[in-house]
Amino acid sequence: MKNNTVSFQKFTKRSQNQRIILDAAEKVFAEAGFAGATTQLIADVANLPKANVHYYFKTKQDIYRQVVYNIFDIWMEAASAFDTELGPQEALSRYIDKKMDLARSHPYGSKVWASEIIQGAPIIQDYLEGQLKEWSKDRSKHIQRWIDDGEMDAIDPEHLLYMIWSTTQHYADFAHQIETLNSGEPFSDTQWQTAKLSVKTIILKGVGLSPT
Amino acid sequence: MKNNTVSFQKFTKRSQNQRIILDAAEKVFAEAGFAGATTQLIADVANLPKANVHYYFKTKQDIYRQVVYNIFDIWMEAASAFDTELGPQEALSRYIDKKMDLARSHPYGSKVWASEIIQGAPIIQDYLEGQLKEWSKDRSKHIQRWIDDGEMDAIDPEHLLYMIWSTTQHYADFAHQIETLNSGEPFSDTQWQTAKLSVKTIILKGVGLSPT
DNA sequence: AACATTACTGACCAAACGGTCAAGTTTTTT
DNA sequence: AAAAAACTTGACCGTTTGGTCAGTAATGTT
Repeated sequence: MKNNTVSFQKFTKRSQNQRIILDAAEKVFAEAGFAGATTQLIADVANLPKANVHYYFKTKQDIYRQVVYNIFDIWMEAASAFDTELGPQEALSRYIDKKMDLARSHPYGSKVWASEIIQGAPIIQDYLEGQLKEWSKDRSKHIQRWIDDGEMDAIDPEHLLYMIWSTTQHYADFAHQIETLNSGEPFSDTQWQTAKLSVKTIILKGVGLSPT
Repeated sequence: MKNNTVSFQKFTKRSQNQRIILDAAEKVFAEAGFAGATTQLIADVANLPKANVHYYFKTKQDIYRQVVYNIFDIWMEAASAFDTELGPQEALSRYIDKKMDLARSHPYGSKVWASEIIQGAPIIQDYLEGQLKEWSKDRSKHIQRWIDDGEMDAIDPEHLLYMIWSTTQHYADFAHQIETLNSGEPFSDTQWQTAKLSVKTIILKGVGLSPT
């Protein structure tokens, strides 16, 4: 039962196969939606028989839940880049950077999240009401303090957050549309840099801060 | 065959029922995605027997296609609010206003569109490559001219457009998330006004224009 | 009134779906 | 080396799905 070759449990057969399945599922859920994602297709992408997928995950919903939880956790970790002690300019700048990086590195997760919210968050409503609400209320308070201290323009903090979320995630969720308008080509490194800079410039200047 | 009571063909039984079905379908597609939307559910929402739905639309895909086309047409009509002859400040301001209004009045359509793009635009790829590309290239050129004339900051025009699209549509697509953060309540009239103003203020000031 | 067209619908069907299971293989523990 | 635990999988099943169709009702035309 125990693994003799390595000392950590991270690389058990179980966790390895679960990761393979979750990675495959993330892609399939993103490209087909929850209902359109068949367990057979997830199995095919994972290169496993369907019955094997069900050996590790009882139901399709269980897989889905795990996929959504994962992307949310990644986002919440990135949210710590919004370090309010750095002051508005650095805090916002770093947060936007981080979110843009995630839009590029985790496009599937972002899409699954978007679809989940669009459909009314049937699975992760508790996360929205808990962690997300707490985090955003806290950051809003800090932004309001900056405003009160005259460090930035008087902008409704929540709308500023929405703008950062929508703009950055747009580059993941609407990547196909952007690609089509970009002659069918995905963004190059320099195009991603331009995107990051454009977003940061407009938002920072837009709230009365000087872009880096 | 011909209708004797009214002179226009707009209000034939056929077109009336098609509209009822399309309205129901828009809602169902938005809330369940293409695969999750069953023809039975569309029929239930439309208050018609399923077979009757199939009398007016041959396949589910036909209904879906029509729904997506409709929202795209509405958006393209709104895009004419981006009247480049008005100058950057008025043109952008009016366009953002219009898009925010549509986010409020057509939330289902926006969601269907978002899901379609997320899943790679299998149905409306031709629209993206045709009308949308043409429109955005044209407006980008005008924005670039404003920049060259020193009327606004040097911002990559396409990223400015993406920012407007993402921010405004976010209020439709992520309405559930926003509602959850707003104590479970949908936006009031004044909250919508604040949203509009915040978006316009940040974007206009962000590109070096003076908000209205 | 006779006819033609359009509108409507319950009953039905083949295909695809999520999920199960028994029978096997491999790996770990003793 | 034997027993136990974990892993693998083809075959199977009840349910749901998009779509059809034959028969009927309503409406418009002559």
